[in-house]
Amino acid sequence: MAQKKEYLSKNQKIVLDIIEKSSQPMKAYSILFNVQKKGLKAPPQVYRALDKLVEIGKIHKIESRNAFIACRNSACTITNATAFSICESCEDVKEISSSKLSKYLSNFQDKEGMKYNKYNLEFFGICKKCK
Amino acid sequence: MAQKKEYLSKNQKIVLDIIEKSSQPMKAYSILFNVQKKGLKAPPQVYRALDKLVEIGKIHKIESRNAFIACRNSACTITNATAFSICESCEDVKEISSSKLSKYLSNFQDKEGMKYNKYNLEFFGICKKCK
DNA sequence: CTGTTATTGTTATATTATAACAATGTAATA
DNA sequence: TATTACATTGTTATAATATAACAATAACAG
Ligand SMILES: [Zn+2]
Ligand SMILES: [Zn+2]
Ligand SMILES: [Zn+2]
Ligand SMILES: [Zn+2]
Repeated sequence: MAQKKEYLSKNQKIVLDIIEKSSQPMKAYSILFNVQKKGLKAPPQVYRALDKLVEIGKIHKIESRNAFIACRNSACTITNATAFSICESCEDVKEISSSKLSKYLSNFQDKEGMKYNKYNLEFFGICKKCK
Repeated sequence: MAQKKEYLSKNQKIVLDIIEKSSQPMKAYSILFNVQKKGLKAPPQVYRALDKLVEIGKIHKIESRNAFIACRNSACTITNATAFSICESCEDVKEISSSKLSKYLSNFQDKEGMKYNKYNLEFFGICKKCK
């Protein structure tokens, strides 16, 4: 389920390429700046590509930071179950791939027995380097 | 730890009051519109109040929606451990108060044994009414 | 080729959030 | 009281994030 689509469009490839080259989340307008030499001139071109890439699970949005990071979680077959650790000091972000965690959360039911088809979890703390 | 402060300032009270009267998350500019009759005219006045109210745990930000909801989780002594269920159809949002869930997540350690002092979890699905 | 759909290019604008600085209020204390 | 320190407020302007709308082009199945 990680990949719902085999081929990416030109703009989607360009945007994904930039994001994959970065080890850290990138902001939309920083992506825009970086792809201008490739001919993408306006925000909608970037945002459309971002939307699609998020949809097919190639990238994830870090909601608390309004930034986008490439998915490197090869075990991340469930694109709609994401977890990240975020350092509040250096802003380093890592995708967490714990099958135990994802099982626990995917099976979570609220008081009324409702189950969810999607979740996003963001952990915050101070990373090793910053300690 | 839910309340770090006994008294709220005038603007903080006004903003909190509006949010508490709403059963659902409110957007900052909708709050602004609603408090203009009370004399708060400009965005910074609202955003400052929001920042403080989030900090002391009176409200939470729903990151995926850029909206703010009052904390009604009386058991929510840990303001920095938040979980919500969000209906993707009607946008209904509920704060989840499950001590089991919060214990599990507060104790979660990543591969390198790192623990976190804060998390935010957002579940997505279709609520009962919308089914 | 023809109709259909996805993608792209483009301009303008909407929405969310903060910088910067002056003015005022509040409270402890010299 | 006068003095200081600090939090809060008011205000203007602007930054940062994201989408609407529509025309043009490309991709592709029938
Ligand atoms: Zn992933
Ligand atoms: Zn760090
Ligand atoms: Zn709460
Ligand atoms: Zn619903």
